[in-house]
Amino acid sequence: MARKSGSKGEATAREIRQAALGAFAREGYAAASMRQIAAQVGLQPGALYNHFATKQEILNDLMIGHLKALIAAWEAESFRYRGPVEALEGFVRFHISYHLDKADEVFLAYMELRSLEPENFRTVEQLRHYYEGYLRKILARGVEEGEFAATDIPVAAMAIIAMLTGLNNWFRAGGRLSVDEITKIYVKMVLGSVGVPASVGTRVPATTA
Amino acid sequence: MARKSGSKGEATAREIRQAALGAFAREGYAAASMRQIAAQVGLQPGALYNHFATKQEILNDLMIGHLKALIAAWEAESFRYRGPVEALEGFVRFHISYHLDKADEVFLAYMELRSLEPENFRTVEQLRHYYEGYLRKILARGVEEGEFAATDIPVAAMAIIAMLTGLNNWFRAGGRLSVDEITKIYVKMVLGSVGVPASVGTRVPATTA
Amino acid sequence: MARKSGSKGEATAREIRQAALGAFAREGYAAASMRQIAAQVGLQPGALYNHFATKQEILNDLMIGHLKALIAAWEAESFRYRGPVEALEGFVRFHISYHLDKADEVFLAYMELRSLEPENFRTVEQLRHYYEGYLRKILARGVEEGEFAATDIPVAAMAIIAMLTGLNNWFRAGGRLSVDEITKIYVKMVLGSVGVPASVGTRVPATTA
Amino acid sequence: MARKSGSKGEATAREIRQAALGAFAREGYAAASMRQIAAQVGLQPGALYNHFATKQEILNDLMIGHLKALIAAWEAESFRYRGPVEALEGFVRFHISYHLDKADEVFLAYMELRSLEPENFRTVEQLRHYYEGYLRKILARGVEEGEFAATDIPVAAMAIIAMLTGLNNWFRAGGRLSVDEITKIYVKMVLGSVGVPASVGTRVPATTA
DNA sequence: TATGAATGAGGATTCATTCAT
DNA sequence: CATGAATGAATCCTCATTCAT
Repeated sequence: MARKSGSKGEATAREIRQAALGAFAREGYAAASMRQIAAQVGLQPGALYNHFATKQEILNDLMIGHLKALIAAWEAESFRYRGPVEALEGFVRFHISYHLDKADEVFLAYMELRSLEPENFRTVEQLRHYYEGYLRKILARGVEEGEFAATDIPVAAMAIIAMLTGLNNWFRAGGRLSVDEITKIYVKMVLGSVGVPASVGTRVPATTA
Repeated sequence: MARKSGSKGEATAREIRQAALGAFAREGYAAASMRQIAAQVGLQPGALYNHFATKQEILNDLMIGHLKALIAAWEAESFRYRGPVEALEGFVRFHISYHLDKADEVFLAYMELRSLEPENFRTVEQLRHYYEGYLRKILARGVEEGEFAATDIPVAAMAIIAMLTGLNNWFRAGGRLSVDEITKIYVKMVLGSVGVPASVGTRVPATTA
Repeated sequence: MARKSGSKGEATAREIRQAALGAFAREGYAAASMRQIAAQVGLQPGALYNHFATKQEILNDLMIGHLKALIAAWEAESFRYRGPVEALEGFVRFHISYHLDKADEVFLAYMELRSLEPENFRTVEQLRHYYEGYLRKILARGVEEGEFAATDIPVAAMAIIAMLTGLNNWFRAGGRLSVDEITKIYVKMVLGSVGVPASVGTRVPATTA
Repeated sequence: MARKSGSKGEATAREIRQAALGAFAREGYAAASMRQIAAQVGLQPGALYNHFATKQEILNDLMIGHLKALIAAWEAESFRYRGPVEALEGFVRFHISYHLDKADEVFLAYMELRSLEPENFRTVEQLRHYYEGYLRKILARGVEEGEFAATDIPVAAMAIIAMLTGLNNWFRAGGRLSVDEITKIYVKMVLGSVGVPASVGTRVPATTA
């Protein structure tokens, strides 16, 4: 017990993760340098290696951390929704809110997949698939219960995810429309895309994420 | 015109563009090297500079070329569609077909926006906005004519574009579904998202792109 | 003596010396790292500095320790031999046996002379010269007493030492010949090299080193 | 023919080899840096890589070059010697002369074997073995023809080579004895070591190497 | 147009060593 | 005594670009 456990080290690791997240999101994994990350944290480059073995490990850490947090957040919230329509609306609201909140993480998770070494890539893909599985389950139940138009579930799920996540590419806070207004539009579009008439849209409690 | 068009120079420039497209798409602009591009073409690195002033110029060339070709392709085809529903379906079919065809160009155009120098970035953004304008026009006319549900046009356009382009991220030829089958699903979902009941979907002539 | 001899500290220092010996011999002084040595001992790098002030000090320690032990070993044995021929044969047997036994130390002592700082280098050279002096004395007596052919003593000594020590470079236990067989050959060659006919070779008691 | 073949490049490569030889011999392969070599040649470090792909390649080049030159030199000279005694004396004179002449190369070839990557190591070992084969042949013939005492040829060859090469470790020009005087002593010792009485030593023409 | 060679800057990583705890 | 974290310098090597030929 030569040192209070995790006293300084974990705090520094967190700062490094934060700095790396910003640098990777802004400039890309390849273009961002360890020197730059170190400078931002106020360290010499070599000191980073007391916390992460390689640059790749930082990236992997960020990606996996993000996806696990995303999954956990949805799992903490999903139980609230009952019927498929309500659940789908809830998912849309959750996804938009969470993704706008964690814009850098989301950007990274989509843009730097190719920078992951193969093994890390596979893990990340599995986590992403796992998250998308929740949407597939909602869609499947909706089709089963006759609330959604019959369709190909995996394709519909990918289409919806892409539509929602795309919001991150153009939304800027303080723009013409608020997040709430935009969310309403997306809810209506997503429901419409699976055949739910506009009139059916319910009001679900706002997400907490 | 110091040199006959079709001379050796232009052929080499084309080969360079092709090699760069592959390298940038595969590894990213920052991670791909001029040496690597040169090697692929069978040249020494220095020789690239007889055709492009900088690495950035190649990227810019590829992006602008892609967007101009995309716009031209839609302009060549768009006159065929009459009503808003038909036009929207036509747009969906065109966008999917063209984007799956030019997967590398599309990937680049989305992933490497941040690698563009500011001025080039603005130009590319303008071209992209111009292309998206065609979709906005279709949506506006559909709302006006009462065929589409009232909605916020710019938001709806972005949502639809994101949904369609997202297909590039997961579609793999030879998978469970053919392009045609997937396209049908996307058409239905897009129409649904703007409030067109499934029964209204028309059959439009297949795109040529 | 702030701490009982045989305490934890001296045991650790011994382990460090052992690990460093292996690492320096295997990879060379410059290429071996303090981190690597620490890891082998099961310590953090910083802990090495509780036992040795610098990397150089470890090297110096190993070299001087080796040479002092070598000299002590010969001194403990040399009194057994009477005439020059017997003494020379004894020296050959001792040198070969001791050097094969301490292969890593010997290798280090020859290969890393250049890695020693000047003052340490001088000390090591003096010890080595001191050891070689025993051979010179044997040769001188042999020439004096007419048993060896007249020759230049220092040159002959260096030539013999090189011949014997060279064995370390190629001998592998379990090879075609045993140490004993090889030693016999070397004895005959060394005696021959100073003009002692093969028939004169005596049998001396086996060395204990 | 954009450039006179080999005009500048080969000259620079030669300078790099020369600088690397000095640096590796003086400080060791691991301790010598590419920066240092570049500085000595008057280049930026990166320019070295136009001539050698890696630091290892320089080392390999030097080692193989040295051994091939050594072999070629002996092959150019060996035909001059007739009987085994004359040939052995010729070999001794050649080996000493050549090795003192190329002290850095020799030092490198013995000291940095461990720095060679496995494949390069094997090649170097084969060349060295090939050179030593000439000595083995001389010894074998001598034993066959009854000029040398019966002995184990490979062991005797290694012992002689070590004795001769060891001279490089202590000989300093301008010392107490000239190369010629020392060579005479070594000739006598080597012949004696294989049982040739001192009286038989012949005078062979001085080596040219 | 292309080559071969060079520059100058910067890449990730490793190192011996220090020191508060 | 040992740890964990840091420093500052250095490591090999790669890069976009330039330019004489």
